[in-house]
Amino acid sequence: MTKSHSTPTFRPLYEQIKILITQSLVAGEWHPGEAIPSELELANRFKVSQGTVRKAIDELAAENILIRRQGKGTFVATHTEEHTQYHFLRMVEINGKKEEPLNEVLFCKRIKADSDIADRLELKRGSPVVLLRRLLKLSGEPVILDDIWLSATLFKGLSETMISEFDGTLYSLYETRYGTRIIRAEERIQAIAADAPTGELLNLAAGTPLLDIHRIAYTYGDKPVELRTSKCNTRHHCYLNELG
Amino acid sequence: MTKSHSTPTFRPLYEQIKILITQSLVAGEWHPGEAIPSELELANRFKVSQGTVRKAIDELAAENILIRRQGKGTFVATHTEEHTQYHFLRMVEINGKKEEPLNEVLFCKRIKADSDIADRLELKRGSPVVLLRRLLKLSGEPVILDDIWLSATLFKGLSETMISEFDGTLYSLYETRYGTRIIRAEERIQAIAADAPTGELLNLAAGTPLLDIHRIAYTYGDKPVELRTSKCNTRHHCYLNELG
DNA sequence: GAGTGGTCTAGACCACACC
DNA sequence: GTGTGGTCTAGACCACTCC
Repeated sequence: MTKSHSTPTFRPLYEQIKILITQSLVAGEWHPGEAIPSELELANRFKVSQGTVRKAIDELAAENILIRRQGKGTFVATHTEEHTQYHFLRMVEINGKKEEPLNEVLFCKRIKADSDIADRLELKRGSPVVLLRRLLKLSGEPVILDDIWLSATLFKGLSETMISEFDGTLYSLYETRYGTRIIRAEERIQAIAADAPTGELLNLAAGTPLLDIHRIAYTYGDKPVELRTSKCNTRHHCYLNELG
Repeated sequence: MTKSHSTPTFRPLYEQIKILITQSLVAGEWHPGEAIPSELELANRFKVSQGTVRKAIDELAAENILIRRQGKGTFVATHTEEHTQYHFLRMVEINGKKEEPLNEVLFCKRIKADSDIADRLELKRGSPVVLLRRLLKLSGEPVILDDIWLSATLFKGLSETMISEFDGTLYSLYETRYGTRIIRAEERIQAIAADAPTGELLNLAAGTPLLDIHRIAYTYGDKPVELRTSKCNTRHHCYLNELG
């Protein structure tokens, strides 16, 4: 590790360390849920002080990419654990309580990406994609209807039975079965009226106002890997958001 | 500053410094937009090392309470500046562009808090509150209808003309006129159908689906100071949210 | 040049988990 | 006890801003 201090394009050392650590994550050197080497080991490997490694890890922890546990080590974040598993689920009961969702897959089929889907997933037009439709039930009531698009190349062999038999969230499946960890997402929300088929699936009259959420989810390096539209019944639930 | 290391209730020094700095902010020792003393000065004042002050300020900066500017100093964050002024406005054009909103106050009157409003604002039932209704126009079109509740004691003398004559956002007015800085907020979003009067104000047919957003906004120390419901037309705009 | 925040280091010691 | 992350310190030097 060479310091680039006082060069024209100044990059702090700890940012370079961040990049190196991220590269190891992308390369799969450490898998979700596993411990990465201790700060001292990484400091030796990269030939920097512990404090510099520390700052790099601090930032990755702030981005929910790593998780620090005092006395135990630093771990690759995962959607599998209790605490983080519904990190991306914003729909809660109106009183604010998070409910364990029940997942029902309606279908899972292969299609060709139209230009819009291809653009957003950064694929070539006509590339094979998986289109997955599912219903999420909260407190026994169908609340969220999801349509999900994924690259069929990246998620080879994804099927209805595979999802149904998997114990955990979809993002947990992505990372355990395909090594793709979702680290952030962007959502655009609008209000729409339920059309007849959507109303039927959500057990609502056609015309009922729904939240229509368009999500793009990204893995390491801001690579988009999942497209999703969610239609949400807000009769007994709401989208909860913290602004800081 | 005494170290509480090795006491049964362990609190890191930098957290104590954070609290002291926050107290000075609440007390109005430094006003929004002003510089606070340098790290070295604060270190001397609190009898700790610069590094400890640094960590405290780092966290306050991460919470958007302070703003660091290399070579210039550390400043109290404000809603007045270009960069931060629409920090809490999530409605954007569908393509993602933030539009400068145009503010039209419909009324501003004194009422008594019912038990619900009083609870949420942590006031006594029947306390005087200001109810403010306004319309926000984005790209010339009425998009957001806000009803806003504030303690009339805290925001004494708030009036329609005062708001109309003020050059800046509402949160900027709160902090420059009343010394109350909003630091975070919580929003709950549902989809509803426009009723007739709302439809008229937003220039829509009754029954059109709208976003219905309930916001509670907090100042230092998690004290709720503003209640707000927004009805949003999502014909050409959407609520944009980053999940991390 | 002086003053500010930003980076990096080295070392001491504390808190926590596991054995 | 050993090893891990967490805190605190002191000091050197860099980058940026303003004079």
